Amino acid sequence: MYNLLKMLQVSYIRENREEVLNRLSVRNFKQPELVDQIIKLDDDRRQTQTQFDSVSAEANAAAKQIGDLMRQGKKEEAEAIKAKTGTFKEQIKSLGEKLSAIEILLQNELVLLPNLPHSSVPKGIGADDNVVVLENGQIPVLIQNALPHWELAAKYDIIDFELGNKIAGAGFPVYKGKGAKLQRALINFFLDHADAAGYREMQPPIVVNEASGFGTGQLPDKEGQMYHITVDNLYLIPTAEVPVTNLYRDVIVKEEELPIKNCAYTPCFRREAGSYGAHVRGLNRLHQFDKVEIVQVVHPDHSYQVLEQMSSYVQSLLQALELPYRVLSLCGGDMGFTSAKTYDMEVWCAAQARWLEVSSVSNFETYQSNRLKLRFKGKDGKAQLAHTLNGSALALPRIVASLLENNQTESGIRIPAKLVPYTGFEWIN
RNA sequence: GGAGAGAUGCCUGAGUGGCCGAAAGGAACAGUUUGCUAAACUGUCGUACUGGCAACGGUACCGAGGGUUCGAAUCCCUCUCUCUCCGCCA
Repeated sequence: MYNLLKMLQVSYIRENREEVLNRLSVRNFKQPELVDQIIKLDDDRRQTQTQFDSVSAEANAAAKQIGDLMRQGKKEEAEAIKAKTGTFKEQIKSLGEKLSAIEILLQNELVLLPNLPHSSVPKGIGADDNVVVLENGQIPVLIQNALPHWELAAKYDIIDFELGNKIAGAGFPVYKGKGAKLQRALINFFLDHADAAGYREMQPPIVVNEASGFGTGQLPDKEGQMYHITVDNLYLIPTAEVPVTNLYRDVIVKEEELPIKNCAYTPCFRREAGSYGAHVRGLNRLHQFDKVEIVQVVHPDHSYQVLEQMSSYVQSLLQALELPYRVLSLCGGDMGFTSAKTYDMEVWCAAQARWLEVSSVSNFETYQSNRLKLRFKGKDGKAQLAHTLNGSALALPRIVASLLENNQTESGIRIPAKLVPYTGFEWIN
């Protein structure tokens, strides 16, 4: 009953009503009336809590008195007080029930509030309103009769979508030969770079329990997006963000331990219910894919600086792979529910002639840490919520798609120089 | 899968109905003192909600939820999780 899981902190909403409304409008949030409903419910909650507390205090005092009298052998006096305690019990029960009911209502409304966008986030409703922050790299000129990656994959027999269909289903490709080696090479390439950038490698479980799904915000909002193992009530992770961030659930770290920088390679599983068609062909969207994720837990004063660092870091990977990319600052309406600010990195897929998202780097400020109860304690001894950030660094399939398409030549597909030490071959042919 | 044990504060760990928000030890922090990589002593040392300008109070929390009782960490029920042994197995 007291384990209220808040999304935004109610106290913050109370004290900054106008600002909350303004910032939600940047997201084009459709239910601003929720804010006032929440404040109203919180008023009720406080009032009820106060009543509950004072009746409990009386009851506690009476119980204590009875105990004292009994010990002194004054049985009659004790019985007299005892007779009066019945009403406390009833009141405590009904006030307690009322309090729980209000808290559930409050909770239900609170989970509907998304994070507040940072002041630098552009206003907007969808992908068209995202702002291109920068573009980098050469758009390649392709050979005649250039092929999209799914045809290249078949031509060189390195990724087999049909076989995956047979043994699992659509969206579960089988990587073969140099295709499989390329996967392994990219994973190691990304992990080594993350390590060099100070991220500590973790190897977490790829299934998580309900509490973890809730901690990072996948539950209850995105329940249908995750594969659910119902017999054991576990979820296949949609990203390493879930297990790695949940490492710090219910944790109070010391201020000097910040920043915490972790990275992890995991397969990721997404049901992607309802998506089909040309845009999700080949590697463009899969049910299972590989990704290296970077996660940071930082002091609130530094989180935006860290966001920029993480963005630069991800870009450095794309540069090393010689891939043309652009960075988008997502508009309010296109940002994830839990994010305060997000950069998307997109690579150019030359044969498809389109940009594909390969990374999303976000600052969640206290939104996740509030759910996780992830706090840090400074010299003053006060615990306060830390900021969390994460980003893909990187997701493999679209990197592979882009590498195949952009680097195709008459004589095969060229592997970028910095990746060759990892693949052990320079060409796929 | 079968059998058993357990879940207490940062950690170890005591506590079987009131004097327990909780002993003790350790860790950590602050101070004193001696002092060359350290020790000794003293103090502080859970979280959340809530009242108050504050000082300082109130309430809740001993895995979760319910019950018994004037009163529950302690008794009862349900659930979850962990550990040990056996079985199976990478």
